[in-house]
Amino acid sequence: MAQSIDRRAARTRKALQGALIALITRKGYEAVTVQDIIDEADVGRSTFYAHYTGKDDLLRKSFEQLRALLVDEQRDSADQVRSKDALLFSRAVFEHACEYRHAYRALVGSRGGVVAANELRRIIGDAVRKELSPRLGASTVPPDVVVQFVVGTFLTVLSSSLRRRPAMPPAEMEKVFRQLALRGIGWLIE
Amino acid sequence: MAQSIDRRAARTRKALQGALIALITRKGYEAVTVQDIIDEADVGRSTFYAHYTGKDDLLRKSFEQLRALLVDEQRDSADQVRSKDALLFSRAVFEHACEYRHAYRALVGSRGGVVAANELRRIIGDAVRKELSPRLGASTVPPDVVVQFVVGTFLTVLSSSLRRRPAMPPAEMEKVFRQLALRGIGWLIE
DNA sequence: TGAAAGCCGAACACTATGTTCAGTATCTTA
DNA sequence: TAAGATACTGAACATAGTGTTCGGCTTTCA
Repeated sequence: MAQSIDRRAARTRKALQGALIALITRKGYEAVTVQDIIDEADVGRSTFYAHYTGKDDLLRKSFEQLRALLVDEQRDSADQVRSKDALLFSRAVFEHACEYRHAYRALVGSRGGVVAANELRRIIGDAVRKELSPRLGASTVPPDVVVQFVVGTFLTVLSSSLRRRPAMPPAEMEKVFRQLALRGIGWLIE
Repeated sequence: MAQSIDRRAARTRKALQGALIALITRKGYEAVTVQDIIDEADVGRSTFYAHYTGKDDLLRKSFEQLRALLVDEQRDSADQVRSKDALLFSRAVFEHACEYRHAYRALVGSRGGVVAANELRRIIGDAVRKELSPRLGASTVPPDVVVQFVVGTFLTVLSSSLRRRPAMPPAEMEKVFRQLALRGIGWLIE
């Protein structure tokens, strides 16, 4: 079974990632220090730096899980490429976000959120590009701008939704997202 | 003429804001320290803190200029509320951005860019809300999400455009922005 | 079971932040 | 134009976080 990682190392990493998420939901990414993390995870300082180069690195690597999820999702639904159901990658992420609701809310929008947001941008950007690039006819709008637009819309809907009370279910998020991304707001202005 | 500010204070602030912009374009917001700023501006450390609470504060206050611009712009064009020309506030900002092109590019997208981006978000959000709120009929999409969507789209177009070579003229930016915001991407997918 | 890999934790050097204060320069206005 | 108010200087200090190093201990793997 492929070179499995040392059990201790795995434990440590899981502890650190868990600690980070816990701390983020508790006080926001910005306010979290490396010291907090290793205290919470009960791990030595030098150990931390043996695994990650810093706070940001830890955060970025904690997104691996999500990326894997997305790749799967996209592979599974690769065959049903109907014209009507574009952008269906979004569902998986919305669900992931609702599961880690508190952490996401603390991340998206806050200052350190940029690191997270950028990571999400990359991950989602890849998904969008893969799905969209073969379907974009010639247009005045450059393709990369289109991709960025879709990603931006996605993140907007995500963070707006997470802020709302009562919580918006993933299905609703997806609907709003697709309406905005596909049709803009022209149709709902009088 | 209203209580004009002390000439020395004005000088100092201008120097600090100028220094910040210069440094941002030179090495990016993140890398700039307070020490850098006061060296560049040739101002005492304590003086800096007498005016601003820190780097972020200085950045935020440096956007005052832009806000004033936008408010003017919007007042001027308040009468021509035709249905066809929505979102025309954008032009002024795109032009401002092209003027401070280098600074904007260093800001939007970089990590510290969040502070700037958030500030831009607030400023533009106000403008959008003012223009849009009376024109939004009942809809499944919550109004504040709509506003955030428009703002997000704006920022996406802005940063994508600034990254492009050769430079995209403000008029072009505006066109792309309005197409995406008003009509989404449904129409350009086959 | 023994070598390899991982972990501990204290100590250290470094960088940046934000405050304080006594002395000096500049402005305002009467 | 002089006096009082206001602003600036610059060095010293306290605080806080970062990232590295290293000798000694523990766990894992084969």
